[in-house]
Amino acid sequence: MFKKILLAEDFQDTNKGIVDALENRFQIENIQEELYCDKAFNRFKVAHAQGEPYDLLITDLSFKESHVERRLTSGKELIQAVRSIDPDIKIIVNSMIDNPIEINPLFTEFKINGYVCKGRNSLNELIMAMEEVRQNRTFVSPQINLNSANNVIEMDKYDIMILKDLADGLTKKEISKRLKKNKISPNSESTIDKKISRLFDEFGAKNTHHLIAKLIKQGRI
Amino acid sequence: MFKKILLAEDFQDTNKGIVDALENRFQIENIQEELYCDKAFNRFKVAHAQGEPYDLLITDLSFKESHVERRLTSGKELIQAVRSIDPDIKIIVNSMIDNPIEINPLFTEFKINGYVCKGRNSLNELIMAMEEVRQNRTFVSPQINLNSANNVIEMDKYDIMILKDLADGLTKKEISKRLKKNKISPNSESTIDKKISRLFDEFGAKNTHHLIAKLIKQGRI
DNA sequence: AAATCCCTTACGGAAATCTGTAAGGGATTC
DNA sequence: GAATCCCTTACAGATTTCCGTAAGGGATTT
Repeated sequence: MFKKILLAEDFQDTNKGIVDALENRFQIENIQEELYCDKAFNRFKVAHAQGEPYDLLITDLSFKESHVERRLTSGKELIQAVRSIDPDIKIIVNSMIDNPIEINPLFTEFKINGYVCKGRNSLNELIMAMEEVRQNRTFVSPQINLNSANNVIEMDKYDIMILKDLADGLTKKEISKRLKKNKISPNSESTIDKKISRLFDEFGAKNTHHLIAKLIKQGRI
Repeated sequence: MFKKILLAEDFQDTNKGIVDALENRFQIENIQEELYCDKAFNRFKVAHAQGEPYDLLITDLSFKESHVERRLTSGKELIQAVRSIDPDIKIIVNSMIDNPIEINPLFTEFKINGYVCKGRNSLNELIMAMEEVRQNRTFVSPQINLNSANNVIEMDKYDIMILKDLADGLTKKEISKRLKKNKISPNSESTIDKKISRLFDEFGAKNTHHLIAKLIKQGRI
């Protein structure tokens, strides 16, 4: 089993629960817990530089803000930073997010090895994940259906930019002006109109209020 | 210290962290953990009926859905059910919510005794909360400023109902019709117009898109 | 080269939003 | 009782949204 584990999780109770479980279950020699991404990354760097690298990172995705100034503010950033230094370290994400759209890129872009969704069985799942990952397999909590991410309507950055502007209270005329000023094309009011209308159909929205409300609730804009 | 504690928390890792901490810190004789509100409530009822009631309930607010059919689906409902049977049991809420607007009513309406906000120090805070509550005082995590809830713009149920309708894509005309059908007054298109316009000013919103976006992001609708 | 497809843009009309004015009614104040 | 305040409602005009039609241009297909 893994010998040297780094745990990044900002909730004290969750953190303790995981540490206790792993120590009881696996008799891990060396498990280091951190409440901040930055501190976790520092530990990782030092260990790597000293030739005694961690062989597993377990990390949450969202970390609370705090009075401490932070450079890395999310698990995603931590993973990216860690991966840029060590392409081989195994990474398991332990988070409450259950949206395949957000989880999928973690595997494809950041090459994580396992995803455990916090819930009523997540400690057991974390242990399963560790066993799978140890044998160079991936693990995803069974309640997550990554395939459903394929059914999802695609929106490109342009669409999202316009929707954010709308949510910020700009009219289509104002958005058109802004795009022209910033030399972003296409930028006619008519095209913006069409883009939004297409999204109405795709998301089953009755009007702009409805569309914006849906997308914000889904965490897409 | 408390002798008989009931813990309702659906995340396995958090649950375990709390149980371990309390057992180490206080040598509680009897701490019962549950992952579901319904199961927690059943335990509570049985204990109460047998004349051996719990003297502290620690509960989360949000519980994940599951395949198991659930009657109580949130910590709020659990608290309400418990309070209706036992007005004396001490209740400490342990949740990640940090919005005073949502926390305040728990004290005023449901007479909870303590509120711990999940975070980097929340196990320690939970222990402090237990000591305070034990002495019939209340406890709130220091980072929560309940006073700031007073500065907040008030919206009554009527306002929120209309805003939710708008977010669901209804036009003002449709909302007016619906109110008339349900014999809710006032219900003229004009009054609805005025209500929304007032909220534009209060929330600094440029138009309805903007207002809805702001309020959903704030978790108010 | 012609046909086709897709994207951008313009335009127009119906509906909805936004804003201001004004009238009526109930409650409170003087 | 008169004056005042606040809430509800009606109405009207300017702006914006929504949706359909249509023209032009670039890329691909036939």
